[in-house]
Amino acid sequence: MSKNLTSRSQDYSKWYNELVVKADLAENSGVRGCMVIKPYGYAIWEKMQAALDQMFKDTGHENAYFPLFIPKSYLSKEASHVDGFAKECAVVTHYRLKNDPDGNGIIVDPDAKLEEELIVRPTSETIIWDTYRRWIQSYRDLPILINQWANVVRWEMRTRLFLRTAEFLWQEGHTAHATQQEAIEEAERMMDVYADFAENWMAVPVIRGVKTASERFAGAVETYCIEALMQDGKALQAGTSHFLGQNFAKAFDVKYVNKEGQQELVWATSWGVSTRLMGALVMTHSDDQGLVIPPKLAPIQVVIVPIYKGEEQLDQIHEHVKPLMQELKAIGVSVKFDGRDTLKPGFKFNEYELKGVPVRLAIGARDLEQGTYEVARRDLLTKETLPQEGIAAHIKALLDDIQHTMYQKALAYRESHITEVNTYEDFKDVLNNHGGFISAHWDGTPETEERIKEETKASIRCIPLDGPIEEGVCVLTGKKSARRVLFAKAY
RNA sequence: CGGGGUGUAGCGUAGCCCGGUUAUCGCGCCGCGUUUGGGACGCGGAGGCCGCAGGUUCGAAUCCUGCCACCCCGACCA
Repeated sequence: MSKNLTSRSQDYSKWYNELVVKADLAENSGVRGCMVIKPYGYAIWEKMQAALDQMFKDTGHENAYFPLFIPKSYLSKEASHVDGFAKECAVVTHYRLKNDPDGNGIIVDPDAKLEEELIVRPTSETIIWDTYRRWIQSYRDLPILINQWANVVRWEMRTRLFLRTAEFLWQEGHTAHATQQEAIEEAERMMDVYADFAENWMAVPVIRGVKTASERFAGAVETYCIEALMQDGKALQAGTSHFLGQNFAKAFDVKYVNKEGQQELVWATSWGVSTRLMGALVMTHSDDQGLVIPPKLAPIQVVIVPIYKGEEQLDQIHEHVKPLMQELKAIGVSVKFDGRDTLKPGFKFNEYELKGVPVRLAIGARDLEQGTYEVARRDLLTKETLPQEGIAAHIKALLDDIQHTMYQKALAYRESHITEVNTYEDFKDVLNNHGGFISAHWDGTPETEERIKEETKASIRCIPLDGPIEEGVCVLTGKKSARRVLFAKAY
């Protein structure tokens, strides 16, 4: 590795640390800037993957896999792409180790130096476009609509658990099109897919928009994004979709012959979301009791905690709940029976609250006698005693209600944290005392954007697509502005 | 890479300034028993190169030097 593996590691806010570590989601692995995703956390990621993968397939995409290592020369072909990633690449320079002749353990064999260094992919545009060149000859070969599930490495100076780790899991879509129009439509379509996923699966409301030139992806002509708001008032970019124009086609010489027999450059998009989404999930919904996982992504949707005296009673309860468990599974509800006999019920209640399990059923001698269950919901921390009759249908409806309620709560929070301001004084006041998004006029220049960022730490998160077009004057310079943009402090 | 801080059992810590019994306490862990409707209790037990390497000293967790690691703030960023 060209950079040594020892100089920096992640940090994360105390709040985040409490929730994630206590919640058994992940822990510092000791490998700097990387994370171990524990089974419960990974189960959530798998549910996210499954849902996204289906959405990609529904929009005509298929999966493929490209190499982890990228020859250094590939990365230098697209100038702005290089600028964007050169400073954060891990580089493989050798291919062999050997015993130290001085007896000090093992060393890199100096004779095993690679002719050309290999870059551990920070993203795969270059190696994929090098491949597409060979795959594309005719307009009949287009479009190519491919997605890859992979890990990537970005040697950030500073990492943050889930939000910015050195290695992270993600998906990256890379598409090639015959026309500009088609590529732009694709980029916008995928932004909409991400927004749909965030809102309907994660229960995280997002704002769709485009990035300013300075916040744009390295090598993109236009970057579309979805921006979410965390409970601490900071914004989080939750997903991006890029219209790449013909930049990569030019750099990698990817041309096709059109119906008229002429050579043309192809048009490109790329789009991705990562394990950062898990950070968004945690930071949007969690409370002081721990995680709150939306039912659609919860690995365990319902947990049954038996309350009993003696093994006999435990068996009795276990037998009693089996038909209900069957019934729940049959209607697509995942359910777990926690029969561990070394832990008290109170301990289990707290444990599942920490893990964010949406619904908890408690059943003891009292319930057996009365034919009831105690049903508790995680999002509101309420509980009620209900008859066993029709309980499965009730739970199904309850899960839907929890999903909906979580979204509405997050939406209400976000709506109360978008503030329109018209003066720079108000801008700074709202930013520091209220947080969230600030909707303000901007004169459209990178200089103004940069100065505001330097002075306030707030950046332009996006130029929202849904907002009204309204003329005004820039909060900083007083120059003319065509529309409001959204500023915020961001992760 | 700059500025600040911290390294003592699996985790969290006391002791360090002012060197001196067997290194403190809590959680967790193991055994036995009693418990079980919101994080149980009693008794017994295991677990430590006090970050690493030198130095000072009769004696170092404690003082000195160097190194390493980690954390916070900044530059970079999904």
